[in-house]
Amino acid sequence: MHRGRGHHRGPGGHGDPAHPRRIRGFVEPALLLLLHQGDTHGYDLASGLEGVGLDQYPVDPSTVYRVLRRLEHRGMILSAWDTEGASGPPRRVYRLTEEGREYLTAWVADLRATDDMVHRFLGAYDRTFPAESSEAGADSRAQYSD
Amino acid sequence: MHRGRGHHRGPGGHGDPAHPRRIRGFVEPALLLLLHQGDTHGYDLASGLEGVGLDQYPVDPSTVYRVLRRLEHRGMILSAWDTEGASGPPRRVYRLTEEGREYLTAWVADLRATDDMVHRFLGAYDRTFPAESSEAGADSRAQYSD
DNA sequence: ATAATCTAGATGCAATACGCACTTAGCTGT
DNA sequence: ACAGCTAAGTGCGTATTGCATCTAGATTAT
Repeated sequence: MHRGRGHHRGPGGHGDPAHPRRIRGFVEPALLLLLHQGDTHGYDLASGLEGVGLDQYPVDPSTVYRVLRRLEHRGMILSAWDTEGASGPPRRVYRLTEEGREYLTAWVADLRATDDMVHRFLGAYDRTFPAESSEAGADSRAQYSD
Repeated sequence: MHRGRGHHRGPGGHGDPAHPRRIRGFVEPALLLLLHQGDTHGYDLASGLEGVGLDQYPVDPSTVYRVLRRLEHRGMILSAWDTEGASGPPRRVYRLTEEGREYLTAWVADLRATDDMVHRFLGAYDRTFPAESSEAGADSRAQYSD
């Protein structure tokens, strides 16, 4: 079990994103918030996600539909088919339940904690950035194969 | 199959959380930041996570080790076994590479965007909260089975 | 000395979260 | 008839994470 390896790929500039640097798990509260603002259907929610902060956070429609399903299954929202007032295929219109409203409240509390977390992170980064040169402190015995 | 998640309900509160209301994907940047502050081994990083904002965000050690592996595989960090200065089993000591430092920088930029996102979310929630009683407005055609 | 405990790293498995590709189906305009 | 838009959904693969469990060296207690 030796660490060898050391073959990093990529044409140097690590143009290879390899995965989105994005925090996940935000779709559910965002949908709850949109439904808190008023009843709508999934397609509209998928577009409306950009309005609650997910501007540079493109969410696939399939994700939206699936999260809505799950929320309904848990009793957080209710749905009904709207065939009358539409110009197009029938829409499934969603509405928050009382439980869903409470759940959103809990989400909001947890997101305030998340907000603190991100703030502390950024604060810690800003504080350690100036000390760029010599932070070898912990261990000078280990030999890296660079 | 049964995960022993705490499915209790608060007094008066009904509604089975069923999953953690937590934003995911934060472990990787947190570890990068800790390594930006100085070289260490995984066990120490696992504890140190609480210092960069993950106080109420308990991260399982296995997650830490796996994220470190992945980061090394991508060339963001390097590891070496430290058998000398330790009091205990050998430690795998990690160090940020230059690529890892750039990657952290990108993460920080994206987390500032995430910060904005969460702020807009909370702002939108606070703005819509006063209208708590009857916002059935959007669609009165649909009939929910309540 | 032997056993319990702490430190350190790791794997197997399951659940969740999500995107991409694709399908179905109704409506509209040419 | 056919293309294009709206709306909802499914199949499948990948990523992230937690829980349980394993290995093994070092320290402490019996």
